[in-house]
Amino acid sequence: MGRGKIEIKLIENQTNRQVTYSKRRNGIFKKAQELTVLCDAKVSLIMLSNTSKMHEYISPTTTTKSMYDDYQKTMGIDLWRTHYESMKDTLWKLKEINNKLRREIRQRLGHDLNGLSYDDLRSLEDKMQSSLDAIRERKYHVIKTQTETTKKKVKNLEERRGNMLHGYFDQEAASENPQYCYVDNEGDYESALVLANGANNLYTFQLHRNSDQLHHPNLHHHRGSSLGSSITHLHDLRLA
Amino acid sequence: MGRGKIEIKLIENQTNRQVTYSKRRNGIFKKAQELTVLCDAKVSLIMLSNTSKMHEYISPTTTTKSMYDDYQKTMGIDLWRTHYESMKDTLWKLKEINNKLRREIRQRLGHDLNGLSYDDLRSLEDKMQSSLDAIRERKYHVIKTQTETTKKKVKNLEERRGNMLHGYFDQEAASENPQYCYVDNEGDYESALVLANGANNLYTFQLHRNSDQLHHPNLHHHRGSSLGSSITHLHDLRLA
DNA sequence: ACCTATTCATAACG
DNA sequence: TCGTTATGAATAGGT
Repeated sequence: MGRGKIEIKLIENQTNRQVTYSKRRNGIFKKAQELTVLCDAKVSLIMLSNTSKMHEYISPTTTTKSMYDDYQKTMGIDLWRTHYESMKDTLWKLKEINNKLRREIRQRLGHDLNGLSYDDLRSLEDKMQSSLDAIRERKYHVIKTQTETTKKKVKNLEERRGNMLHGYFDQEAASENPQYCYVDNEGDYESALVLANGANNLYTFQLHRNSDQLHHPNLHHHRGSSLGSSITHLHDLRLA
Repeated sequence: MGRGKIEIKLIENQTNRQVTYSKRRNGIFKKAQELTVLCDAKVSLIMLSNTSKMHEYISPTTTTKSMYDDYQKTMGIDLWRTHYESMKDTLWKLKEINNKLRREIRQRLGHDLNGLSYDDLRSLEDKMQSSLDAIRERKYHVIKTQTETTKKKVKNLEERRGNMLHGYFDQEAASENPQYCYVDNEGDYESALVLANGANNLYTFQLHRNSDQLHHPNLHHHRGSSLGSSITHLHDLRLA
């Protein structure tokens, strides 16, 4: 209906789509209203445009909340409650895990050891020892890296200073303080020491992820799939 | 549209009304579906006939619950939602805490140390060392206690054995093997050994769990009151 | 359910 | 966004 037939598929042109949306929206609202009056029906109609503007029609004899309450009653199991329950469940589990983690940490801190057997303690001790080793190794790695960086920086500075002095002497012609040209890398002693000290380094890391969702059984909707012919596969749902 | 124009008012004839209801209902469903496709919109449509039959259409890209949630968000009201939101909030915070605890544990395990500075590592090392000391102390305490308990048990047994032997000798009158009376705490050798050995025992335990999951401005509300002419008096409602 | 005359919704254009 | 209009879609009433 219109100056030409159109295919029922997404209208690519943004403006056109917008226009069509608002026209057809009003069309549907009008029809909803007519149905309400003609047939003494109750209609709740909520529409959300692709620009996230929301519009609703609700029959004057009812309210949106009431309609959705009825809807839930009809559905028997209600979506909200289900969702709510599963949420509560998740929350409880999370709290449990949380407590376990806390306990573990406390034990690793050396507290709350009273409940542990000798074997538990031995095992904990070993784990702690190896963790401590890992931390020490990492520490040495860090300081080694830092040291090398510093060394390079110093070397670089020395070079530049050398060049500057060189240029200076060239310019000034004088024969002065030759030791400056040879000053050193005395600044490196410290680094060298540390370097000699810490040697081995290995370390590990690890990732984790997960996700859930939920599902509902006894619900019959019209999924917008029956395009060409009919949308007549409706499920009649009676109020309890 | 039809063989004759009809007034938009309640259809008195029951049958006729029923027929019109089902025809128009399907018409609206079809239009809702078309709108969904043409304009990439989301529609939630619930209809309740005067005979209490319920029908719904929901766009395939969403769910009734989600639409109603959005609706409520837009409306800004709803107690249920408040509860729900605060719950979601708590859940999220718990997850956060959980992750922090996990990270801490991992670091204490000697993993994921890459982000830590030298000072961090030093402090971590110290903490670990003192924790380790605490664990070792506790371990020694436990083994000492155990050893003493064992010792007492053994002593007790020896005593009873001694008594028995004594009784036996008394009864049998003979003068035999006095060394049996002094046999003593040989049963403690084992414990002492373990104590001396003290450091090689290994097993691990560990916990793991995880789980993850989940605005707009204006609502345009049609009340079915503007009968005769147009349904264009929309109310724009903005969120505070 | 089906049919079809008729009214209505709306696509394209201004 | 609004109005116009040719055209196809929806449907009232009858079978």
